[in-house]
Amino acid sequence: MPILSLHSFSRAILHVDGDCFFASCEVAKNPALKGKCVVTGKERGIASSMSYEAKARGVTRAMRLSEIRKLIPEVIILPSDYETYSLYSQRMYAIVRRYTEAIEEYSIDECFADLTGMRRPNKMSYEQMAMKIKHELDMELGMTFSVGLSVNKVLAKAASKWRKPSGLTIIPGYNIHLYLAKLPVEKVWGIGSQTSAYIQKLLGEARGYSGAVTALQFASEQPEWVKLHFSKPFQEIHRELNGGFVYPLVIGEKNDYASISKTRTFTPPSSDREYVFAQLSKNIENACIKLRRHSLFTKRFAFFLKTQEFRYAGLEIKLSQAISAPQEIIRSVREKFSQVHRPGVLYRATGIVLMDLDHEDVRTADLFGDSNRIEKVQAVLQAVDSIDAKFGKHTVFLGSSWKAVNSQSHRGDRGEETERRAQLLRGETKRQRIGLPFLGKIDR
DNA sequence: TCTGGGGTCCTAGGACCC
DNA sequence: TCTGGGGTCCTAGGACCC
Repeated sequence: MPILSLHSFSRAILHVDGDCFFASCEVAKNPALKGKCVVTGKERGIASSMSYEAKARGVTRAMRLSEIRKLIPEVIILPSDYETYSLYSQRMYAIVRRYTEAIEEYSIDECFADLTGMRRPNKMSYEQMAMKIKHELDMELGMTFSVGLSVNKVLAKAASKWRKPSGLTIIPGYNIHLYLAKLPVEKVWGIGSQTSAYIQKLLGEARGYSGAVTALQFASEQPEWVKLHFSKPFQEIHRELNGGFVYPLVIGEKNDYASISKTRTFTPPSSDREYVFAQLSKNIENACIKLRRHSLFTKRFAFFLKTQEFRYAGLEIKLSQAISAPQEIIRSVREKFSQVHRPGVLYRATGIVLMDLDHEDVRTADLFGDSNRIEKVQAVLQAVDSIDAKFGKHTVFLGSSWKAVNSQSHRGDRGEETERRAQLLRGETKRQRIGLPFLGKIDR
C-alpha cells in the first residue's frame, strides 16, 4: 500500500523534546557548568541524565556513579532538583503556548502542540512556526531542544528524534515514506522490543525480509493483515505511520492519577522481617504524602516484596471506605504481611501501589459517627505535611518506618564525617528527624 | 545494561447474571 | 435442570513509555 498524501499537512502536530533535559537545566541554572561533564542522579547512585560532553566520554543512562567517576575523574555529579526542572518545563510549555492553546504536557521534558489552523492567526507557515518556537526555546531557556513537525503524534515524535541534539525535522505528508524507509521499526514510538521481534518474525516468514525490518515495511502492510496479527495499539500505530490521525492531544495540565506507587530497593538485601516491613512502611508513608498533595483518597491498594532473584510476591487489599492516612494502610498490611513474607528469603525491594483514587469531594459521607476521630487524624496529618514543607521531606515519619529511616544515615560510599563535611561545603544542613511512634495507634 | 522508579493502556479469562 | 447465548464486571499480567 503506497503512502501518499496530497497535502503537506492534513494536520500540523509539533513535538518538542528537551535535549538531556535535567543536565541542561543544571547548566542553564549555573552557566559555570557549561562545556563540562555534568551528570544528574546523585541520590540514586546511577546516572539519570548527562550532558553531551559526558555522553561523548562514554557515560550512558543508569550507569553507576562509581563507574562514571573512574571514567571521568573531573565529572560533576549533582542530585536531581525536580523543582528547577519543572520550572523550566513550565517555561517550555509557555513558549510553545504563544503559538497555540492546544498543548499536551506530555512529560517534564516533552510536549506536543497542535498547530492546525494557526497559520492565519500567527501569520506564518507551519514550518516557520516550528522554526520560531525552536529558536525562542533555545534562546530563552539557555539550552537546546529537538523539534519535529508532522501530521500526527507518532510521526512528530519520529521527526523530533531524527536529529539530536538541537534538531529540527519536518515531515510533510508527501515525504513520510522517505523517513520511514530509514527508520528501524523498533524505533517507532509504542513499538518495543517484544513487538518488534514479533514483526521481524512475521514479516520474515511472510515476505522473506532479512535483516532489520523498517517502519516503512511494517506500514506498507494492509490494515486487514495488521488487524489479524496485532492488538489495538499496534493497529493504531500502523494507521498513524500511514499518515492517519488517531491519537488526539490531551490538552491541559496533567493532574489526576489512576494510581500512585512507591518502590524502593535497599542494599544489601535483607531477610529481617521487621526491617523489610519498615521499608514497606516508609514507602506507604511516601505514597500517602503524594496522595494527600493531590487531595486524593484510595479504596484499594497492593503491596509487594521483591526477592533477590527478582521474583515478586504481593497482596491486594480492598477497603469499604476511601482513605488517605498511612497508618490505616500500614495496619492492614501488617495483618497480611506474614502471608507474603517468607522467613529466610532475601528481599531487595518493597513497594506499594494505591489504586481506585478518588477526590475528596467524591468521598461518601461518614454515616457511622466516626468523623470525629477521622478529623483528628486529618489534623495530625496536615501538621505533618506542614512540618515537612518547612524542614524538608520526611522530617516526620511513623514509628513503623523507624528501622528503614534510621538505616539511611549509614548509607553512602564515604565515611559519615567526610559526608557531613561535604554537605557543609555544599551549604546543606543535616535534616532533623522526629519520630512519632504513637501516630500509628488506630483501632477500628 | 544482571536490572532504578513511576506511570498508562490493553487483553484474556473467570465470575456472575439474565 | 440437561442445555444455550449474551452481557458486564473484575483481575492478572503483558507491553510500553519517560
